[in-house]
Amino acid sequence: MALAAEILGDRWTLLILREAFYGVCRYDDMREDLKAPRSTLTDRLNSLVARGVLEKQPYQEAGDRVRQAYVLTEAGRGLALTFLALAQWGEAHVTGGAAPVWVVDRETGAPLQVALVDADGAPVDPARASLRLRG
Amino acid sequence: MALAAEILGDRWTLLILREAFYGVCRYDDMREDLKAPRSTLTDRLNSLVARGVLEKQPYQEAGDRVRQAYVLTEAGRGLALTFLALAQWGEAHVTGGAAPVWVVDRETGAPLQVALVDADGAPVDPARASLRLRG
DNA sequence: CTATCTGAGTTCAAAATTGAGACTCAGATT
DNA sequence: AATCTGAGTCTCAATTTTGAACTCAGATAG
Repeated sequence: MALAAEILGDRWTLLILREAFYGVCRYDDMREDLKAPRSTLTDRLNSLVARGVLEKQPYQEAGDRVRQAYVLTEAGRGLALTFLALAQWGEAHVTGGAAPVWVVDRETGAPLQVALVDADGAPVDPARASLRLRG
Repeated sequence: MALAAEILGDRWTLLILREAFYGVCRYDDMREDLKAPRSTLTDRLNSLVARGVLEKQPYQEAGDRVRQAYVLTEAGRGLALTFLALAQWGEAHVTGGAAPVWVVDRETGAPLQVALVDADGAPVDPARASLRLRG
């Protein structure tokens, strides 16, 4: 988990990834949403690309030159569960927060939850979980 | 999620919480494990206490004076899912990492997984999840 | 009673990182 | 030819982080 911590353990990186999950993928849109300094934003985007969490994808808008979009890679999309768990936690435990938010199925609107389950899909109390070395 | 990001979006804070989940709760033990500078460690521990994620608990060892232990609060323990999801991600996507690790039931040893489920406990693809404002 | 040890800090200067804003650059538009 | 725009780079002041040294209080040793 040490390397994972290096990736998530940074304010701007975390916020950039949240933007990415919301579908924002252009430099200037992120900069405006986050009010991040340009140099920091550039730096974090590059790190995320270097670590394979985001990738640059060329795109072209009508009558404009080609530009790069930053989109989540397969690995990056894998962080969805972590973010959802974090959102769920913020919702439940961070008092007096901003907009309360809910995890739902984007198509049916049904409420969803991040949970710990065993091999049969039965829910397990997170307090029972333990990290075990493999092998 | 903005405030949650403020809490997790810091290298040392993240590592301190991981220690706490492993059961490490003494200043000097954390300092040694993490090789964190004293002033930074003190600062982060205080923030975590101020935000109600950790709390100080006095403890006394035989023939020694009373000292403070830093233990997870109820809210802090709520972050377990987030950390497990992150560990699971690191395991799956961070290549060439250190010790590969597995989430298991601490009593039965059965493998566990962090998953997104609907109200009936049926698994749902995280890509279907969306954050919706409540109300 | 004085000296010493230990965990848990505080203080301080040097080094690294961040932030705000100005500047650059390439292609599209007027 | 002049202007606009997205996506940066550059610069430098302000903030944060580091690491090392110092402090403090109570326990223990001599």
